Amino acid sequence: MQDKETIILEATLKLLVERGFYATPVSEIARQSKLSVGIIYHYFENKEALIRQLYFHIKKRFIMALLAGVPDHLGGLEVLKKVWFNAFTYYVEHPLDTLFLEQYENSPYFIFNPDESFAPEFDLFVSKLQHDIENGVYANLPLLVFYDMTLGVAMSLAKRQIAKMIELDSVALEKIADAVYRSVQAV
Amino acid sequence: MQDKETIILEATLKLLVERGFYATPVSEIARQSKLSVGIIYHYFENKEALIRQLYFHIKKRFIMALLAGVPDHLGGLEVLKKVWFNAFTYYVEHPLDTLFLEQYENSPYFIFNPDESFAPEFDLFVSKLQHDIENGVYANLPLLVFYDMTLGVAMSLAKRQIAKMIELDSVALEKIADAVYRSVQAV
Amino acid sequence: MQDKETIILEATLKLLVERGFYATPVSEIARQSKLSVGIIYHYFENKEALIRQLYFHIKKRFIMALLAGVPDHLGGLEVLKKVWFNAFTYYVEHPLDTLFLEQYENSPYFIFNPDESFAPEFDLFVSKLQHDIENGVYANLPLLVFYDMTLGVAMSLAKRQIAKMIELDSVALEKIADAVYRSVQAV
Amino acid sequence: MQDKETIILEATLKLLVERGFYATPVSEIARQSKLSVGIIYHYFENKEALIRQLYFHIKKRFIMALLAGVPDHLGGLEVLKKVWFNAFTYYVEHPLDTLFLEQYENSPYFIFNPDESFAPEFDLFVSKLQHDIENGVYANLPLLVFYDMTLGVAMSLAKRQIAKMIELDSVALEKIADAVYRSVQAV
DNA sequence: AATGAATGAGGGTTCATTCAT
DNA sequence: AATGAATGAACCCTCATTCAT
Repeated sequence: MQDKETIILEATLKLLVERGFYATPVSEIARQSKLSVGIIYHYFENKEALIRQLYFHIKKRFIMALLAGVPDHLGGLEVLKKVWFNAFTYYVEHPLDTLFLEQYENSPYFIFNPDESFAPEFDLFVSKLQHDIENGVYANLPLLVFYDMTLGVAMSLAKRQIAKMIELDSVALEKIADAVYRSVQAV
Repeated sequence: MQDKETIILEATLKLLVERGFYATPVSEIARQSKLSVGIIYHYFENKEALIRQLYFHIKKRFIMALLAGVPDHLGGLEVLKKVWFNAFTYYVEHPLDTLFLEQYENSPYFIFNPDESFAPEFDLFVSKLQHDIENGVYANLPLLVFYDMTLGVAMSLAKRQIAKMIELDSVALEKIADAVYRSVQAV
Repeated sequence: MQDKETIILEATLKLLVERGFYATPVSEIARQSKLSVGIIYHYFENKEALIRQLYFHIKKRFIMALLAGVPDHLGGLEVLKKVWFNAFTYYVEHPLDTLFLEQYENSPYFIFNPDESFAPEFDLFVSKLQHDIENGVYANLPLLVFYDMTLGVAMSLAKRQIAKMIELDSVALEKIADAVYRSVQAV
Repeated sequence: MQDKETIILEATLKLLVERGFYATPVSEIARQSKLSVGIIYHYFENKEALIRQLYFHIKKRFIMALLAGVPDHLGGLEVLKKVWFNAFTYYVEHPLDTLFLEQYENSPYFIFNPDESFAPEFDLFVSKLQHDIENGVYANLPLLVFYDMTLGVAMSLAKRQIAKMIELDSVALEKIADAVYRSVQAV
């Protein structure tokens, strides 16, 4: 059996994605997780803190998944494309995580903190990329712009696929990945 | 004096973006719009309907702005880039609209309806684009993928700029627009 | 066309019987009577006064109907039975009136006022009856008891018939009228 | 200490009879029962359900009281008169119950359900009576007519006595009971 | 005389949070 | 650690009444 904290977080995730913050009472989280209301307040300060912790939990899980199978000597376009596939794959295989991240990061409660670190491995990856950009390996674009033009597109497409609005096979994905990374090549 | 319906919609927009659906009581909308609670219910069925109507109002406003200054004989890459700039400009000049659209379309209440039309002019523009894609003028990608790789990026970047995370001047924008449309060229 | 006051009263009657005081807003009375809210407040002080006036209107209408076709030289069992039939007939032919009277007289707002006169003819009828009782023509019972044992039964039966719980033909009614007046005969 | 459900029901009964459904907010029921609003909604689905349950509670209590002290081998006029006295006595000793029952059963929310059983003992009593009527022991009248001519009168008289409009001693009651049951004798 | 938009107090109901057990 | 009954502030919404037109 999983530990209670995780059970609560997963129950919360499911309900938040289905109904939203507004329509998810703590009592419903208790019912969904088959625990009592009291025990939720034992593990989490309050509803807001619970959701904040859920966000960090999922964001970290996602960030870790990005680097799976990426060789240690990071760098090069092939690595970026591997990460891009990792991202897309994670998103479509974890629809609840994806939808929650989008919901949360677009809510007014969310304040982006650029200094926040979710995993040191990833920070390293990002600084290598930053370095490459500065050295003319890629187009000279702010990192966030680079992100929106590549991984950001993966997220958007994954949301479409989750919603069954599109259905991308590996050939199509390959084509898209090529295209987005072509767009950030140095010119 | 503007008509009351508009006053209410604008007050709602401001509060929703600042605080979110949950933290925006109807009483607060009344205070913000200097009207009574009762009159809000005179013009709108209920809070949910009010927000739904706000969404249509803003979505339409945005869609109309996309085609501003675009010549009638639609088509060609220059037109697409003009629309891209229109989108970005609208977004950064209407941050409330932008943030609200993102919040709303990422909420669980929102259900995407592909058949919904916001402006016939825009439908025409889209079908021309669709036609061009099918005839090999652009890369053979589903329309939604095309969208996410182009206008979707404009929205993402605009959100960053609104949050003052980046600051793109016209040169940078030009470069980015070129890049995203390069990525959807036929190969 | 009827005068507006009457139109309002009839609309109110219908709605009160269907929905009750609680679920009958003045705006609904306006809609039902195809008049404006304002004009209702022109003719009636407020909602409570409107309903009170409705009560007097209907109560009087009913009292008048009781004596219809009763010879002037009142008295005698035949007259009582005639009144009894009049009552029953009025009730079943005016179900809204009947249901409203019951609803109103059983509500906590209603205070019975024994001195109130709805029609002088009826007061005369009652005092003759009172006189007969005191002189041993009928059983020596308080007038209200006499009423409950006779006309009160007519009202109860009429309510049953309105609700289609029973269906009394003239033979059955004759039998019942005989029975109730037999029960108040002097012994 | 009584259980909270009963406390709430009794508080509701008192207020409903004094003020009516309309003028009895749930907050007032909470104050009267010295409990919070929330706990009322813990025990009862909503205000309507609370009142419906109150009705069943009281109706059952009354029905049970009708048969108190009635020998098991039911039947015969003496039994009917015993029940009649039980009814009258219950009514005058429980004025709140009486007034509530009348208010509720005359409200538009109330729908009479002939198949509803409040106590199996009472159903038995009724079917015996029905049987007697069919076998000519009493006048051949529909059961509901029989009821209105006997127990119905008890209720009416009790209401008068509660309102202090009349004051019946045991001699008077005996006379009235005799009279009403005389009226339903076989002829 | 007539309209119906406008007000805002007040009602039903929910739910985050606490705490006795 | 664990429960869930209990609290009451705060929400959405209704509606009697007014009043400018």
